[in-house]
Amino acid sequence: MAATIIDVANRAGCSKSTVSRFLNGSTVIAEGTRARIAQAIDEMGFRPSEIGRSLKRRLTQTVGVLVPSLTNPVFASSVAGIQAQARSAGRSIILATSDYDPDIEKEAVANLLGHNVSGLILTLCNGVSSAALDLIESAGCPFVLLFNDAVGSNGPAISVDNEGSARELTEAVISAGHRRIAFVAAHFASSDRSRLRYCGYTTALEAAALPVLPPLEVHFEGGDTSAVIAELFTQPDPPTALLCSTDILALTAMATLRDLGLTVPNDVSVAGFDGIGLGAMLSPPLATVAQPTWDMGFEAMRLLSEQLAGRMISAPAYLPHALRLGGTLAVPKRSIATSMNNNKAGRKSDEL
Amino acid sequence: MAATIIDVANRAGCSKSTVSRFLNGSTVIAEGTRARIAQAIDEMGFRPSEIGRSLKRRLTQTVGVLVPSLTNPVFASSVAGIQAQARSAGRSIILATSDYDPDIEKEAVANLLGHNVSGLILTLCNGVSSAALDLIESAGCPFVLLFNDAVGSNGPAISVDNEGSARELTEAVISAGHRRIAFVAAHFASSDRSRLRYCGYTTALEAAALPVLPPLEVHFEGGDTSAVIAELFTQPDPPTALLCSTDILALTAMATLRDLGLTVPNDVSVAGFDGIGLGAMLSPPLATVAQPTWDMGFEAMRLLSEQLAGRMISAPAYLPHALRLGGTLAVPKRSIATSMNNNKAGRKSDEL
DNA sequence: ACTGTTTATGGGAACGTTCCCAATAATGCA
DNA sequence: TGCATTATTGGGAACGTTCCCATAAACAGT
Repeated sequence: MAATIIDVANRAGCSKSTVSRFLNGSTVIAEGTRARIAQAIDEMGFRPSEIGRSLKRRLTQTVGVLVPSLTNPVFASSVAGIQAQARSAGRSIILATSDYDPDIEKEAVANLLGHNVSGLILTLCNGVSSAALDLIESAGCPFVLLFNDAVGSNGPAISVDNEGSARELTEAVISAGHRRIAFVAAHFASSDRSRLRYCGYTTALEAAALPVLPPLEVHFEGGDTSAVIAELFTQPDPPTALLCSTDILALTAMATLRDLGLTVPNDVSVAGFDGIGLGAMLSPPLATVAQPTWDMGFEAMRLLSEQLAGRMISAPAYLPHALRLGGTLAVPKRSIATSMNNNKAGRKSDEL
Repeated sequence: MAATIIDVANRAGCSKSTVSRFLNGSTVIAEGTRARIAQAIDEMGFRPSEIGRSLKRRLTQTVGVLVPSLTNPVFASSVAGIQAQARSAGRSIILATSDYDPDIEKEAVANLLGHNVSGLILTLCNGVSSAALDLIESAGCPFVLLFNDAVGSNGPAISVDNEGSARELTEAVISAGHRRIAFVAAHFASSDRSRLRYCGYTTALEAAALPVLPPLEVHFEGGDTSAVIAELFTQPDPPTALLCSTDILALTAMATLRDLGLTVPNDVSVAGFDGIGLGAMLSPPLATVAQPTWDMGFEAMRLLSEQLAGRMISAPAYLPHALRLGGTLAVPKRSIATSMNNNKAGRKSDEL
């Protein structure tokens, strides 16, 4: 049975109020009393109950964190960033995962709210409209969206410019000489990032007057990716470049292509999104749009702290992304053969 | 301001006791009352405070989880498993990370205990003796160790047989024909797994009367790995095989070897530990000892639930590991040239 | 010595819930 | 009808803390 503040008070020969003051350093305490309390705490291994404390104070030192999955290193890394900042702010985090499922997401949020978290950091399936978000807003709980590119909303959010960066990446692929570019995407319903990235892709292609292919939507961690890709590349006139809405998807795609006897980037170029650490270790390294995932988590937590301190922030903030070209993204063979004026752009991309 | 149970009682025209009974389903409630309460709860969006509840009950529905890092997919995956089982048991998890630092570890555990967690799941730097463990035991808080191969202790633990599997892996490397085998390890002080795996390595080598090289200890997520490996392979008579105490380390090693102009597995074989998902996607796939990380987390949480339900479990449990050979592990060139009787073993390994 | 002010401490209500104990109303049975 | 039993419900203490208010002691200034 853990010691309570009253046990400490009895042992130190003072009242619980004085011990409480000692713990919170609110007022001056006589040197003798102070020493006795310190000794009593030490001897009994007393540690104030966070429960009793937060019941009275009506606010906890915990924040709720909801991400779709921890198996995706993007989210794992962002949670690590959140955790780091939370610790330095003396807060703890309650972790929940949604498995990319809006229903689980809602239930998880309800659960977090029941824990009286002082705030929430969330990566939602859809950052613009979701039952979970309604719940949070009706509870009046401060929150920060993470990765959700909530352009329309007025809530605080930390993200990268998903649409813009996808456009840039697609432009790079185009200027490398590719003309038939496919897009594999996680189901739009479970990831607004996926949808926005596809939008960037279409924008770039339309601007270049190139054919826009419909998105190949796959389940995030399901096994349907390989089948979809295999079908795509056994059709006549397959694409020369494959964009994937996440790095994980890109790696799966590359494994499938290998099984089909195609080499990357010789036969087909591949690029992903996220910039997970292992992508850079591959040979050739995975072309991607790198986002500062750890920093994003860290910054989200900092933003939430600001909010909790009363400083209201309401504009979504974009952190800088970085294109990592080269590696799995190269000049297409057919393009070189058929079109002279792509050479320059192609070589340039090759060097990046 | 969130509604309390009293607000609900007032609105439903009954006492808080009745509402409490409604919430916990402890006794029968008159149909009319039941309906009014349900309606009031619904209208006010009431959600019972986990804080008030756990203060009174003197037990929380939260468990503390401590892992060294989330950036390592091994731990991220195990936390995902913990999370899955926790949700189905109606529990929440408070997450903390130690960064492989025993001091942070202790502080984090103290913090978790302050949250009155009903139990703890921990991956400690050292599962046999640690200040954090002392803290937990003196608090009498139920716990399950995860990944810590706490053979000596009598507490419940979920692990794989680190030493045995390392021995098996080393034996496989030996029978592939390797004679000079080096071992890169995460610092023993921050990972008992690392030490045990090295022990398995030495056992296998000694049994085969081969030279045991001292461990090359590196910082886990530090940048010193490349330098250490580069030095090793620029010395005369470098090893033909490199065992790494984790897959992450192995991937870093392979990138370094590539930079040195060495190819894997042609010039040097590499094997890791853990069996992270991305290792299998590489070409060639990373040879490794795969552990069921997700299942281990799931099982650890299940074990903790058992314990909380009063069924005492005290023996550490090993989950099965699996050797994934082939890929980055092949027959050494020199060995084939110099020794006939290795051919058979070598070819066998090549096929795996 | 008397008042006013500071310094150090104690007492008790409150936070939102559970749960024991009582109290009332309703029912069953002789 | 009377009494025992059951079905519902209400009241209040308790969980461990904080924090407002009160109190006592010490001290300074006249």
